Amino acid sequence: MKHKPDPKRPKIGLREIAAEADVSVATVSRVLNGNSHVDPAIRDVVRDAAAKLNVDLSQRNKTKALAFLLSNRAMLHSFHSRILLGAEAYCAAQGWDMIFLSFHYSPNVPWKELHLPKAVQRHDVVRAVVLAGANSANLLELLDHKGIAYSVLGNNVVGGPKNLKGDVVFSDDIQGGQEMTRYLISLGHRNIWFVGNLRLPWFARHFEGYSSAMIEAGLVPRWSGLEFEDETEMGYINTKSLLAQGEACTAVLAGNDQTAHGVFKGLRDSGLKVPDDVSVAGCDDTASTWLHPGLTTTREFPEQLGQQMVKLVLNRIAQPSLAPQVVTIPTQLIKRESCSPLLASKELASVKTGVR
Amino acid sequence: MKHKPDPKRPKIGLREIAAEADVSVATVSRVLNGNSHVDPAIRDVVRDAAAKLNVDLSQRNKTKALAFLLSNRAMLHSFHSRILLGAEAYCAAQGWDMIFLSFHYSPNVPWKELHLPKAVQRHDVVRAVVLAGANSANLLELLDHKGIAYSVLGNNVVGGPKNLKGDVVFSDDIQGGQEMTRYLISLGHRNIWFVGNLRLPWFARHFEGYSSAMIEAGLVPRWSGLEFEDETEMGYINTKSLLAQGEACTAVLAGNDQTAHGVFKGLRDSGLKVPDDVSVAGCDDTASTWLHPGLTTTREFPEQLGQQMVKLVLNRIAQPSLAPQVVTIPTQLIKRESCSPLLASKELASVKTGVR
DNA sequence: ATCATTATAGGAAAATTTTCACATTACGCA
DNA sequence: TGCGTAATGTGAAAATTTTCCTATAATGAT
Repeated sequence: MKHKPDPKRPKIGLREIAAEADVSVATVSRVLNGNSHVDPAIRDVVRDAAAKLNVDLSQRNKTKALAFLLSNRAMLHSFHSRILLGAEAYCAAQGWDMIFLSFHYSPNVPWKELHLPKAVQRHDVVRAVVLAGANSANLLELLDHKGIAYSVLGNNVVGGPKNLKGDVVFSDDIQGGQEMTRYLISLGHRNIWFVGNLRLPWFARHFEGYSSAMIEAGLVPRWSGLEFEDETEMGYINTKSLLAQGEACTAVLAGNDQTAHGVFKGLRDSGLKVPDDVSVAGCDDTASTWLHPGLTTTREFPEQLGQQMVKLVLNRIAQPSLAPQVVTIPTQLIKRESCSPLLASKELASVKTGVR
Repeated sequence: MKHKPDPKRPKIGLREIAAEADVSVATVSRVLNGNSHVDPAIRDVVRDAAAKLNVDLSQRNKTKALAFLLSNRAMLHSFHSRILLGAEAYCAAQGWDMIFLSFHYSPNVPWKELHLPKAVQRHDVVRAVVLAGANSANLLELLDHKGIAYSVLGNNVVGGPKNLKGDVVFSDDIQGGQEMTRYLISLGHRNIWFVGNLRLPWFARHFEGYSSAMIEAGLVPRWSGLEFEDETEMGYINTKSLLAQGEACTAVLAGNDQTAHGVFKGLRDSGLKVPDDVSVAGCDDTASTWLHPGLTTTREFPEQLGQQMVKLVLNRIAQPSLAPQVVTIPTQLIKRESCSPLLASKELASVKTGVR
């Protein structure tokens, strides 16, 4: 029995594309699903043939799943879990599934030697990748070379995301650090220290904002950045070290809330009160619930970041030739009790008690 | 050209099964992938035919993905994100993928009216479900009826998981609550209050342990359980209410760490010190990093819970006829600074300052 | 350089999945 | 009750994916 003979479309299938490209149907099928073992040249021939026949290859592939790759994290802490939820919610709304993968790799291995999780390699399982956690250039290069669509959280790319073919979403923590620093200055503080490991991109960005605001006010940016695995510990040790060296310091800008928690501990251990003796500000608003006194911090919007990453990557699936997209999500200054105006008397007190 | 004619296996394919069951290959394919639209009777005929031919249908299905369903949670907090990571790690080690889904439903809707996420319904996408978050009987019944394999975190099933066909993993918080209560009693406390909303199963279980330990010591279990959405707030309000009513209280057992945090706040607000005036204990060890002083609590092992849930559900996929499996993971008492021995003088102080 | 060995690519055929059309049953509604 | 309409279920055929196998290229040893 015949099918609809030709109402409008001549019913183009793999057979027709194969004929146009002069290969077998099997090969067209392989190209469609990115099933490896296809010569790039042939792949392009097939794609051109499909284009000539006016077939949208991406529409034919029915797998509707993205991978959410949490890179190099033993813990899924609050910030990233909120990114995950934001991403999942948007995916679900668009009818896509999301495969969650935790993935560990070294930033130093050249990209050719990296070994992707198998689900990501299979174009018939996962159509694109959303990268959270801490990433580095080698993985991005690998994805570029393999032609796998992705979007990445720019803040967490070691060395910053440069020359990518993929899409990037930023949280504007440079702006956030700048705004926060201006705020501290407006409270009268002059001896403002930054605490954070500048080798980590998210600290480095925040520091950049801090730095520019300090310079703009004619002040000298200063930071303490002894490196520790645990960020709370890092905040703690750097605070103690800073106090031990007798540095003048009336305010601390911590690279994130977890670090600020360490700063709290360090100050408390040294008999200093927040904010009476030292003002403390954080960044990312993940610890606000827990800390006492309430932490003045820069709120970020992780759910939005997750949603945007998915949005961009779905765009790209629809239009693979799109130029790299970059989106920056603003941040918001949240004032709580951990920062207070610097009074002359207070500065004196601080110097007297905290510093030798 | 012929294939291997018959080295050992007569090369059984869908064609053979179809002949045996006297249906079309298409139907066998549909049964294999649970592609809905197959009459249950025919489905069973096909399965029997396959069994007769000694074919393991579950082996033929190549989709290797589980769904991780986070039920009724707006946030993915620490405890559940650790379950997720534990589950993912074990999945990955076994070569399975995990689809992350957030899902909201009412516990009151009868199961027939619940609407599952579409990925879960498609047997060709997801082979089984791991249930975290807060669940209720209706969803479990629905899965039972649909014949979808699942494992669930028993602690978080409203009303307790009863008469299930699926598998259950428990964290032994009853034991934990009991052990903790005995510890507080051993410190000399007699007026020990439980704070938690007993309608929530995880609080109820913990309370059960508390209760049995109190009774065994000849003491009266007492609790404060005003209900609030936010658990920190719940801890706070109940503490204030308890103090306002002038109850004698030298130790508080909070239903979880987040609640304990609220208790800390409530006590601090009332000018009471932990542990000098009141000892506080938590449960689940999720807030230990944040609180000051360090919270004595019951450590649970969420990564293990996640791993076990996956393990059980993979077992079941391999052997669908297995009797319901139940696993209980023990807990561990962690002593920190928030609990101290009751001294006669201290009890006096507590009564004096805290209670009108 | 020559030959063996291995890895990759791609076609043909087999296996499986999906589509399409039709049969059957369920469901309102006059 | 009977009729139209919708929903479900199925086989046959079409479409697609996968397997199996050969041809060719790449690598390495002598």
